[in-house]
Amino acid sequence: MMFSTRAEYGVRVMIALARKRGSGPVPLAEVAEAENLPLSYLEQLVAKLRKQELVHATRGAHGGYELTRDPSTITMAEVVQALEGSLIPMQCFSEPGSGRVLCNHEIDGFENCATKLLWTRVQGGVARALEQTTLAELAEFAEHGPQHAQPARRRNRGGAKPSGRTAVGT
Amino acid sequence: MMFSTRAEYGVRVMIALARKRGSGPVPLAEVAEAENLPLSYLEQLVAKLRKQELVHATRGAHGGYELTRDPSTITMAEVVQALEGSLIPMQCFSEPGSGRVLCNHEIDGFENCATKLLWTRVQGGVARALEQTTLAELAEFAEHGPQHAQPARRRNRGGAKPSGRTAVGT
DNA sequence: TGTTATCCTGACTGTTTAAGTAGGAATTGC
DNA sequence: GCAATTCCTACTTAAACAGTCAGGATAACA
Repeated sequence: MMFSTRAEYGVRVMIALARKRGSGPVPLAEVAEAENLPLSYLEQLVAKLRKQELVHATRGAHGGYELTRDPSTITMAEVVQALEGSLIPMQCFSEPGSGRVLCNHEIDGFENCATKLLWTRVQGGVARALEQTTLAELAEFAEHGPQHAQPARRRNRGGAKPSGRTAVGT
Repeated sequence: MMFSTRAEYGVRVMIALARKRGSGPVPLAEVAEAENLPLSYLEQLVAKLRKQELVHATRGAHGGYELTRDPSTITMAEVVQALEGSLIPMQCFSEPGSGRVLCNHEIDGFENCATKLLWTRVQGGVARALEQTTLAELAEFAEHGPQHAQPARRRNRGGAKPSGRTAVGT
């Protein structure tokens, strides 16, 4: 598996906040009950979102969380990165000095690290998918289904995919 | 992190076998020493590759492993899937009956599961990157560097990326 | 036939991460 | 003051990861 439940749960919280936007702070307990997720765990996740200034907290009674920005300006890349940490497909991307071998090709410099080419492409694919998906789009999808949701911006001109349906197959 | 060392090490073994193609079976100990990886661990990984019929084993003295097919016909999607298992970005993609919550939206059917839309796109991005990268390409890259390596097939016509360099940035 | 090189398998282990739980302190509205 | 809420830290349990180890099966070769 590639992402943990942190990403799953955290994204759900963000979607819930996006859908309740404009009605003041939303208590986390409300989201937890609606989504059937453990409150204490969500608290830890929301802390990460707050540190990245994706949500704003109001303490005390009638407090709760609100989005800091418009959902259409929040990409899933920001959200998932806040929740999961850096979005690297392999450890050697971030920790060149770690004890494990992984990227010994870089040390001796004798040959080109072919696996790094591979992981770079994978990372690019993930990053593209996350950046092109906005919170607004997911919130819209959750409310009205596939018919209204549209990706942020598609770069593929040309006649690809004439179907108006957004793909959600297995 | 998204992939374990299984994928890293296993891909390296495959690249090593691709580069030694045509010279008979390559003993795993040779690969282990060249790449500075633990032999016993590699043995477990190669077993996965063998079960997917990506490599063929010859037992006994002068035995070893060989690729079963031409490297240009082997995509990284096959290799990584053999090593890591299914390439799903989130557990609920495969285990709907697991105890964890994850995809409760599917159960009640009341609203559309927006996160599934997100993970489907992510999975698509990963799958595309892995499918478009062949073993031959990585082996070529490892030997001669970026100048000769070319992706299997690029679908983007138009003037994107005029640089002849294959991107391997951090 | 015995030895050696290699594949093959399963069990075992130490470390890290995931997925929460638990308890309480701080803040605010009434 | 009291209830509702965020906030913070430590703790726990289970699983996965990254190996290690011991031994068995098979084949080449002298």
